Amino acid sequence: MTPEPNILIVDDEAAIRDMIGIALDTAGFRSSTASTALDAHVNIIDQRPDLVLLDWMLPGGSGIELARRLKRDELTANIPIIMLTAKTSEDNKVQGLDVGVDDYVTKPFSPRELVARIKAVLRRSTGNLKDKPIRVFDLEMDPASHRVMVEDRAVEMGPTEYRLLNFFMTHPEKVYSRDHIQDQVWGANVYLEERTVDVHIGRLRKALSSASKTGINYSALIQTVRGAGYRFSTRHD
Amino acid sequence: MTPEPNILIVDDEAAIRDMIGIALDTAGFRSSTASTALDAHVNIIDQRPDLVLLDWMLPGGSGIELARRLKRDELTANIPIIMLTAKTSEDNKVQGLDVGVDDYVTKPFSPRELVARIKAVLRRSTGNLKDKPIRVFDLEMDPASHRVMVEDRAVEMGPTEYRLLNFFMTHPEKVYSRDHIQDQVWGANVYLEERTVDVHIGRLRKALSSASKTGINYSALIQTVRGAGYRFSTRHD
DNA sequence: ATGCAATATTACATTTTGATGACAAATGTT
DNA sequence: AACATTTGTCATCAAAATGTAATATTGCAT
Repeated sequence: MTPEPNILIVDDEAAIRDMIGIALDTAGFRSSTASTALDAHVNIIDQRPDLVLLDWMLPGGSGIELARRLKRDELTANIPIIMLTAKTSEDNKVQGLDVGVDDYVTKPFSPRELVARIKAVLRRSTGNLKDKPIRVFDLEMDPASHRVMVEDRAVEMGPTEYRLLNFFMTHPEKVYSRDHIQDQVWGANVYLEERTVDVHIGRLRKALSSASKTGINYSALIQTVRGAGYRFSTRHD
Repeated sequence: MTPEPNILIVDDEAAIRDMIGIALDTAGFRSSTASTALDAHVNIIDQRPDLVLLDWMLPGGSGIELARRLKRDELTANIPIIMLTAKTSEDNKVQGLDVGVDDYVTKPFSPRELVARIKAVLRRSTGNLKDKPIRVFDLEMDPASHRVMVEDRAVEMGPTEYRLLNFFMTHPEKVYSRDHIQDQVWGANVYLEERTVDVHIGRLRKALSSASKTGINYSALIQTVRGAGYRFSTRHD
């Protein structure tokens, strides 16, 4: 749900942490770091990252321990873990490290490979959340098929209008300022003219109002609240 | 799917890996190898072999661990596993059956026996699910004969387009991002240009649209969802 | 009604995105 | 080996989407 997934990098070498951090940054992820298993554990409990990159060669072999602990604990068990392993020393210690991590990347690795694997794992783990269709009268939004239907006929709209409507339908009956809408629909770190929201509201309304055959105007669901923002509501103003 | 099934051999002894590899080769299988549970797991995630030959006695007892995990994870649960066990101990079999392993072969074994068992397991596992034809209007996909028919005439397409169509027809009415499609059709962690998916979509559409005599354009079933991916759907956009 | 501020609408330049043909490398076939 | 097929990438074109500024309209207090 969060625009940018947050990834925790756990490695005792600062150089590697930095390198990975940069790679993730350019790939559009947020990241935080930890250099010890203890730090990592605290961070995971506090921040609940979307994924953990875990060096298994942490001093004291605690990387593997941490992985095991995380997977055992109900609270953290479904946070995906990707292990960073050194290819060289796999003989003796590697055994029994089969603790339920989601993927492995062997050092040295290319940033591209790392990012690709992170995306794959995230896709696997978050893709399972089944989005249920939301329906208001004869206006239906189905996230699975990525479709908006009015009276069972598809409604054409651009991606931004889709996200906008999705936000409204999942947050009905409340006013939101233009700022807030920007945060939710465009992402927190994007700056736009305030009026841009108006334009997209307009586009969404147009799409909705030209969709009904029965004369119901679904664009009326998106209400302007003068001086405050907009509201999606089934009740009249 | 693939003409020759791909089989992963997991054993820590190189001699055994080679021996089995040769046996499978002459029997017409493709094979790859791994010497540790870790390697094996990576390989399975990436390559999705059609079957795994797994040595029970991997150092550290991680063979059985790996099997358990593979069967627990939804993504890998239906990849058949044949365990290679050194002893004819009843304990092992009982424990392994628990895990959901598909068959056992006890060392020493003859190549002929091994191949026979592999074929049996493959027959069982592929015969169950995949063989039922899927039909949408006059577009029919028959996995058994590995053929696509439109109005009872065969449609020509490359293997990739076949897999692509197969994925779509088994996952209708949902959007999939290009990344997701790559995972499903090419295998996870294969790095391709995003646009490559577009090209194959194009090829598939072309194959489908030039197939109908009755004027129905089956390529319309594959819908572009701007900013999101593609969707196979019988409903209009 | 009037003026003003807030919102709606329009038009447009720019950027993104997707479709498609061409091509070369890889692969399979004869 | 010669040939055909399949594959992935790229360049190019067309279409769609986007953000902004200019202009029009609306709602509201007076």
